[in-house]
Amino acid sequence: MVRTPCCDKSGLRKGTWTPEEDRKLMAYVTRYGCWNWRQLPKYAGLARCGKSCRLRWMNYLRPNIKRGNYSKEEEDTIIRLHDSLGNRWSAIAAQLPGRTDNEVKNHWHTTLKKRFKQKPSSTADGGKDQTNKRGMIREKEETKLNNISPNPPLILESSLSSPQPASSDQNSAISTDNNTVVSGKLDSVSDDNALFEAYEADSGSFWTEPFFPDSYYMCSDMSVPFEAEAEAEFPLLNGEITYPFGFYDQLDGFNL
DNA sequence: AAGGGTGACAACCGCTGCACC
DNA sequence: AGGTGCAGCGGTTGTCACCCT
Repeated sequence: MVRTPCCDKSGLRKGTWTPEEDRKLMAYVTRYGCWNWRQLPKYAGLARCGKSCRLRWMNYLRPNIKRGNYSKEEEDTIIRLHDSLGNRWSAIAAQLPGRTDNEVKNHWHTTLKKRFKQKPSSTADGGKDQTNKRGMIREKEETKLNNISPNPPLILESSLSSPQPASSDQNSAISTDNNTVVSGKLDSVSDDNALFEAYEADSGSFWTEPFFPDSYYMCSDMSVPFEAEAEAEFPLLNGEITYPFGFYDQLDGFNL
């Protein structure tokens, strides 16, 4: 299977993200959703590969990420789940609201593993024999089940203007995400302000409120059907995105 | 104060499964 | 059925701050 390289070796930035890059990414994803990670950096005006953008968003910029010290309960949960699931970090992280797989993995390697070694378990490599090499099939099934939320999170303007009729799970996810993007038409500055106010209101304290399910911002399901529409819908400029006056100022309040 | 060691975290890399054609 | 493009995953590496000598 031939794959296109994830990063164009020429001209794409690597390494630590700058606050400006964070602002651009956050502004774009907040406004348009993540309709296609590969294409996103181009439209967001970022000299990064899509993979890098996705990782940055998922692990750092996404709302409701819980940062800082792990509670005893969280550590116990990690240890217990690792014992049963093995290195399936995404599955473990799914049980820890606000924690990302990367964060859980790092915490395990830097802290918990040592503790774990001191009291080894017969299933220390646990779970690896319960699934295939990557455990992905089972994980997908679990994810699909977990993503069926009885209370779909509110998103951006779509939640402000015209609530969509509820539909069954998959379609619901798509229509919700579509609304996120469709509603991203450049309307007015006041709408943008409203967007952010509503955004903050909906998600409570941006960085500290409990975590919504991963489907919250996972718009990948709609990438294929929606890409063409997105292209048509938004005159997304020649590799550069601009935002209404004051939009970045709205972001400056965030502790990036 | 300097610099070496270490830990914690951010980010990259390569692989995989899935969807689509 | 097989090729392709994509998102997502886990392993690994890079970077930086802090601590100790």
